[in-house]
Amino acid sequence: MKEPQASREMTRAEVIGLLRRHGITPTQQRVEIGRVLFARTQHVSAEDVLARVGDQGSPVSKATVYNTLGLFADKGLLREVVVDPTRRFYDTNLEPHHHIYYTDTGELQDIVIDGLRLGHVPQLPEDAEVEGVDVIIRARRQPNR
Amino acid sequence: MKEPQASREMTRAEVIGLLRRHGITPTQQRVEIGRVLFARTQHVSAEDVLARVGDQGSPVSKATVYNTLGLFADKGLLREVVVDPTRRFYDTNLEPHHHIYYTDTGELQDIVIDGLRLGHVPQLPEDAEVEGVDVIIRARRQPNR
DNA sequence: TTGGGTGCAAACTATTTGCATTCGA
DNA sequence: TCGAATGCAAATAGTTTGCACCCAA
Repeated sequence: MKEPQASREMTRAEVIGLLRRHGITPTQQRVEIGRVLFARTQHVSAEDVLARVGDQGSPVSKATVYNTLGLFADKGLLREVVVDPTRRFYDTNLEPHHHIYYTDTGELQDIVIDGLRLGHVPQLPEDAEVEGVDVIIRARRQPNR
Repeated sequence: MKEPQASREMTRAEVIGLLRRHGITPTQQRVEIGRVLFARTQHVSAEDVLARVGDQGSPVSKATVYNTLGLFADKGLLREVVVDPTRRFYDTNLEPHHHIYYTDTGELQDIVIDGLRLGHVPQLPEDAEVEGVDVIIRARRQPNR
């Protein structure tokens, strides 16, 4: 289930294969969005994607960008990161990892925390199923405010 | 700096004292909102607060609820919890703790994780200042979907 | 009294939805 | 061909803002 996190732009054919393997019909717009997304490991908002697909290649509507990001996240091609109540971020890095969020700059960084250990979690009901654990370190670059 | 987390409704006078100690001018509406909030440990959205101050006591406008929640959070009377991209939650529990978020029910629960240890975090720049660490366990009550 | 606080409505932002059109298989 | 996907605009939800009035100190 591990997908290549290419550091170069993927070809259209590669994106199409990637989408197919995840049960997603590869349409023009989705492939276009996929090329922008999977060119490298990154964190994007819908706004980012919208701006970049407008630049290079054919334009994609706002609604389609939103729908596509949601679809990709559902199908496991993206991980949604909830750090900012005002907008959604999506992470193309699917490896287990956590995040540093710089509250002053809005910058989001991946980190791997070696020593993270979740000890006993007694309050979890037996029938509950854990979907994931998010760890977010909130920091600021400038001291004070 | 530790404040009493009363399990009973605070009197108006107690709320006024609490606000004053945090440098907040105690106005009628703020005291009203404070009584709703600090009656017990809880997680609330602006909508929750709006509904409850409408029920008991004098009505408070939507704008004032939003402004007041933001102010209380700034002044350290509430902790903002970012778990849901669609709305902000505020936690009256100021003790260090983490959260379980049930994605299917929208329920938010406090937990204390004994064994949580953040190991080496090499990627943090030296000049960066950590504001806090959020740990959110995403779970669902119903198996599967 | 007087500057901060409030109420109301309007503005705003991010996201979602409805529906006619277009496109992939 | 035919149902799924798209584009557009309008709708929605949560939150913020502008401004005249009001009240806590």
